[in-house]
Parts: sequence; structure tokens; C-alpha cells
Amino acid sequence: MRKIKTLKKNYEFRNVLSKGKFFIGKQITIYISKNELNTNIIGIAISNKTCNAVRRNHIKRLIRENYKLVKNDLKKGYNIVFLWNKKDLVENASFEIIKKDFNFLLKKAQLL
RNA sequence: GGAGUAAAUUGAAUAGUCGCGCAUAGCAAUAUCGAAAGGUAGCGUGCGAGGAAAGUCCGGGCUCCAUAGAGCGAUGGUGCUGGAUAACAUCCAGUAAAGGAAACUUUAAGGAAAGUGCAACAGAAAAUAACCGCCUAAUAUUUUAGGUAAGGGUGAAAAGGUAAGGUAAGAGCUUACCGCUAGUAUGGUGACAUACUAGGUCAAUGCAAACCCCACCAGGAGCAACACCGAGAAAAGAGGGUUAGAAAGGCUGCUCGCCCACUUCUUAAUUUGGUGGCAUGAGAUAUAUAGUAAUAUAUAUACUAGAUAAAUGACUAUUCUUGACAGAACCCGGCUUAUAGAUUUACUUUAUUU
RNA sequence: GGCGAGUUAGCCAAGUGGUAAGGCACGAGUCUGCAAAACUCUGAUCAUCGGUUCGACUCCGAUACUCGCCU
Repeated sequence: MRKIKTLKKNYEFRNVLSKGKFFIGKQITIYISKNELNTNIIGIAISNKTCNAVRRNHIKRLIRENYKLVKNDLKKGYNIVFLWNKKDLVENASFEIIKKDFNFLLKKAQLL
């Protein structure tokens, strides 16, 4: 079993993106909406036109690693969607900047 | 030492902590669910993305279209010769032409006296050539008739080239050399090459990546194909049997051929979810033999990704050349395109020294 | 993943071997006391690169980008 539950269908993403609140950081934006389940569910979406498949996979891995570190401290019962900011270059993506964004954004959303 | 040509290989490494996907007859008695078969989870162990995985440009396997069948050839593709291959717009060895000082490289390279078409503008004329010009005769100072294709100019392209003879002026008109065409002989499997002989009626330009002709090849669609299982609103679908076979429709663009109609019986189609298809193969590596080579044959070795929103990452430390292009998705053989750097082999040319 | 179309001025578009029609918009001018309408004029790397041809928007190949269909 995967430890991290993920969103899979298109309409699930649309529900979160249309009805949820959003917070913008340096490289990442977060959409949050409430969930009736007891656990958190994640979705990561990076558009097709930003970069290659290799770099898209790289960004997904960085976000998952950061989510693992924070996972146990979060409040439960939310859907979270992570998006990549189009303005930033993909080559500048690094672990530490995303870590700062995570702390900043999740405090702002009062999930921590 | 410099410049260059061809072929081939490689595509950062090591250790620690945390984490991901698949497999597991390890935990004989780990935990949990279940009556059982067995399922799930944990720990451990093993394996885990390229030379192009990319583009989808060609060729095949595999599946369905009735069992994929017969004919037509609409349409599409290929096009020097011989060989290799399951097959090929691929590869190997040669021929010819073009380029380069050389090593070497490039080429969709059949047919224009089978037929049709096109060749803008310019130019006299764009394919049975005659404007200016040169020459002769007449007229009488500007024209007419005839001969001629040297010279001029136009154009991408102008009716073999150079030299001498010859002539009223000229001309393959004649001769020599070069080119061109045909025939014969020799060599080669063949494309073709070499030598000899003949031809001045060497009059028929270019374009076939214009239609077309000739030779050869191709039935259509694609793993989101297809098969099976579960749930299940509305009402249709499948199997068997019988025979008169019309119309429309479908299988494949057309024809043949096949299906359809009627009756009876049974339960299940669209949609959605899951499982299989799915990893042992026209394969890989090494050696030997045959062959100039592509490749073929034999023997040995190992089994080496299989996901389904999609698995290789993060941090720390060390070393160096400071790391480019880039992510499998049914599989295989090629082509094309992107690519930091490093290494090896063979060869050409140039400079210096001996 | 597979299959198939397309790219022409700021926008819409015709053209198919001989140097790109037209409409709307922008700009300049004429007309008018001023404006509108009308009339005249202006503007093109035919997506990019290479090949065939005397000559390519057109024919052929490769690349880039955009769009559609199949669960």
C-alpha cells in the first residue's frame, strides 16, 4: 500500500481548484479544501508546457519528500493540491526553497 | 606538434541515514482477517530507465474484421548492379556522376524516337530557327529575288568544340584531335570497363520530386486492438435450427462471395470498475568456422524493469574531468533529430629535427 | 500511448510552378467650417531548414508549433 493517498480523477482536481482557498509562495501555490474523511489527500499537478518529463518528475519528487517531513504535524481532513508557479525557471528548483515555502504557506493556512 | 577523414566504445564513482515500485516455497512456529483454500501488512533478501527510451518516418510480429478468402488495380509506395534479411524508404560490396590537395564524402541514379502537357519576361526564333549581319544578281540609292549560318545581341537553356584547308560569302563541306552514337571482340554473375571498326542524316533541347509508361510490392484497422469477470437504470442482445433470397445496409474502394428474413430457446448489451494481453526473445554476450563485408551456422553462459496519475529521490561526506541531451508504457529490426566531455584503432596532409 | 489535420499582413482569408487577389483594422492624404461616410495611397522572411527545378507559397524530405478524434 502507498502511504500517501492521492487525488486521481479530473473532477476531484476541479472541485479543489474551484472551491478551495489558495496561497502563493515563491515557487509553489497551494489549494486547500475541506474533506469529510479523516485523512489528508494530496494532488500534484505540473503543466505539460513548462519543461521536459525528466524535470517534471524531479519536481514531483521534491514535493513528495517535503510532504513526508511535514505529514505527521498537519491537521487532518483536507484535500491539498500543489501547483508550480509558471514565472519561476524550472532549473532553479531546489529542496530548500520548497521547504521554506512549505513552512510559510502551511502556517498561513493554519494547518500546522 | 598542428589541421583533418573514417570506424567503434563510454555517458561520473564510493560510503552512510531516511524513503519508492515489483518479485519472493526467507521469518518451517512474525502479526492480522477467514471455516478452509488463501488474502493483506511488517521485517529481511534480490532486481529496478536509454543511446537515443524521443519523433512516429518506414518494415514486421501479435489481435480483430466470416476462416482473410478470389479478382480488379481506383489509390499509394519503391526504382543503377549484385548480395544479406522475417521484412524494408534499411544494411554490405561494387558501377557511374559530382566535390576535395589527399585520406575520403555525397547522390529518390529506370524511360523524353509510346503519348499528352509546360518552358513566364526577354528574344527573330523555345523546336522542322533566321532579326541584324555576310555574299551574289537585278533595280538604281533604296528596294526586290536568292544563297548562308561564321559574327552580334536575349535568355536558365540557342541546334557538337578547337585548328587548318576550302568558298562569291559560308557551312561536318573536307581533314586532324576531342566529344557523341551504333556494332563487334575481350573481361566481369551484372551495372559497366577496355580495345577495334563504322557513322557527318551527330535531325529530334530541357522538365517524369508534371500527367504518364515499364518492372516490382501493398486487403483494412490498431494493445485505448482484443478476451474474460463483477455491479447494473432503461430494453435489447447472443446461440441453435430451417430455406425463397428482393431492397437497403455491413465485412474492404469496387465486383464475386459471406451476414441479414422467419421460428424457437436462453440470458444479457451501452456505461463504469477490475484481471489478462505483459516480458524467453526472427533476443543479448563470448568463442570458433564460412564469407571482402552485411550476415549465417554451431557451442557455451546468464535470465537482467514491468508501472497504471505512473516507481530511481532527498540529505551528509570524499574524489575527479564539476557531470550534456534526456524518462520505458505491447514487442522487435532500421531511419531521422538532440547531445557536455572522455577513450581506442586505422589513415591523409603539413611543419620542425635527425 | 495510437491515429489524423493545419501554419499566408494586427485579424479573417483566396491562390497552387513564372515573384501574393480581396475584406476589416492601423497610418497618411483628398473632400468638409468640423466630424462621419466615400475615394486614393502605404505595409508580407507565405512557420523554420535543406533538396528537385532556369525559377518554389505551390513539388519532396526533416524540424518546430497549434488543433481534433479513439478509453
